[in-house]
Amino acid sequence: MMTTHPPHSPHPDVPEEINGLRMTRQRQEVYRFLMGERSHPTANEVFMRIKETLPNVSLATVYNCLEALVQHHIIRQVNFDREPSRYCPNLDEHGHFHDETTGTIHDIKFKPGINLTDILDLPPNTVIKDIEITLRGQLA
Amino acid sequence: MMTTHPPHSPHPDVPEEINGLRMTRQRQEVYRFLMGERSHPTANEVFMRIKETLPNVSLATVYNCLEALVQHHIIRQVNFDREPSRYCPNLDEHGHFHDETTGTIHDIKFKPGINLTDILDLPPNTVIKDIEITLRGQLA
DNA sequence: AAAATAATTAGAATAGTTCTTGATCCAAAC
DNA sequence: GTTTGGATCAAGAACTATTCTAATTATTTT
Repeated sequence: MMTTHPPHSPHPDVPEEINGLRMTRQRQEVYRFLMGERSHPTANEVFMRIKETLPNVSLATVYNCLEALVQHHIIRQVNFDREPSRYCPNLDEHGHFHDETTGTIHDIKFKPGINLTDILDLPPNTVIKDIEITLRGQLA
Repeated sequence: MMTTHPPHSPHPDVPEEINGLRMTRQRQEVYRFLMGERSHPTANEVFMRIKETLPNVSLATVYNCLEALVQHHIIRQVNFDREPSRYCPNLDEHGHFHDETTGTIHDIKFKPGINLTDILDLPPNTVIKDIEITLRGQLA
């Protein structure tokens, strides 16, 4: 049986707060859409999609939501060269492969037991806040 | 003793052609400046610097030169998130560390014997054209 | 030297993103 | 329940790095 929930929160499967970020209606829609996507959509793609259920949403709000979600470590922002930013719901440490023939992006896991900082020649006492690995090529 | 050289080529230490790219006066200045820099300058920083010796140079030309040098594998273009592109004369495979406190960028070598593709869980027969590793943090 | 090609310049155009402003919503205090 | 204050939102303007366009200049080829 379904429990009721406040009108601003039409998605019982999305909590009202994540990592200290209040999940407003718009943030919920952005979050919910991203969680079901493995295609690393751009802000504009998110915008066009959630407009279907939230016709009055603005692109600026989508940018605001994405930024809030990124800053609260709920999603990740991914950049390829100077292309539009893309957004990724996978929080595990991983890289991204950009397939030039199809234009698609695939998550790349590290082989088991690999610690990235083990292979980099870093000065001691370095505080690493973020690592980004991107590959470009073709999936034959 | 110094040998003479044509007026378009005031730098005997820069060849007239690199990797099949004709080194015009503007390209030479861009190239020469970059080779002496470890700071990964932006296009605008290159522009401001070579304007001192080539007062009529335009920013568009600097972009053209940088693009030509990149496409002929003479320099590398490096991107951090959506910040302005930076340019790097180091062609060895390496990563980049972006120090948040100073804003400076440092080349990061891999530990000896490390082959990056060995540690990534890639599908077989993948053609990799480019790998980019960027770290963000603080050099304590 | 003439013709063809490539490079350069200046400024306009583009595109993704951010900013501004005013309205609206929400939570907590009263 | 109202009020108050801060957060969020919408619409569109503004910003900025980069690319494009058109006209000029430089270089190479014929």
